Amino acid sequence: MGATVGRQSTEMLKGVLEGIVLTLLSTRPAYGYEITARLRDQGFTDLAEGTVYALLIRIEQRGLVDVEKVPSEKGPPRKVFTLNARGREDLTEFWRTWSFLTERLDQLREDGA
Amino acid sequence: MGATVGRQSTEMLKGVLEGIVLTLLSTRPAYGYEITARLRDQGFTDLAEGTVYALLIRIEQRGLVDVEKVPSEKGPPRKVFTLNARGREDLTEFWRTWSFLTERLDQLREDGA
DNA sequence: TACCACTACACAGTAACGCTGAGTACCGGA
DNA sequence: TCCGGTACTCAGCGTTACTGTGTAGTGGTA
Repeated sequence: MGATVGRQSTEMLKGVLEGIVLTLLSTRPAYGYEITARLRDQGFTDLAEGTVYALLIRIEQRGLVDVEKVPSEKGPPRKVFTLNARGREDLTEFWRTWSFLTERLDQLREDGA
Repeated sequence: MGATVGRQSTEMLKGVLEGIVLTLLSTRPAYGYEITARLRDQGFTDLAEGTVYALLIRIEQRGLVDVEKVPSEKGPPRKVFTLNARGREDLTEFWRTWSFLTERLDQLREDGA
């Protein structure tokens, strides 16, 4: 991530990245290339393209998104992903787990160190 | 985690659990069984014993902790882990990555949804 | 004495996920 | 004609948490 890529960042992204993408999709539909670009702009500079596409395939197979092929003026057709009801449930679940973790860590940060 | 174990929680723990354990060790030395018990008390009710021991072996092999065998009155000898200088560096790095993630997610939470 | 619960750790095998690296294909401009 | 930007796919790898099992020491109890 940024200049500091490190083993840690990669491991910590696991599961979180899915929540991030679902959150992005909750604002409006998007396609892979666009999502990758947006995330890189927002600080995930070293995010691999393949990682995003693989993630999108996973959430599609789990039925969290609806997919539509849309022609592009600039290249091959785009696969536009739209968050559906199942996806919104999953997203709620994500935020619940995320809140749990932040609470635990905030507390640890106070006690320890 | 808690009643809802789920795939998500498991994936989100990756990398984070190491930071949690290092933070615990930054307050005082501890041994595996104790760490597992403390984490379970603090809400990680479904945390597997094997997970913690495997993690401890990893951070020992990376040289983040010093290890000492201490006899126990209640069972086999304990392996007491103490955070060393390298471990404290790693912990700092962890908090840096964690802060980055929380900032990104806080912002997403505002914009999206 | 035999058994059981609790303490304490180790280890092999599995699933999930992000990364690497390569490939395919379409478009426009130099 | 070739190059860069757009857009997606895929095989293979490393890391991590989980599952399940095994080993072993202690104390209590029937």
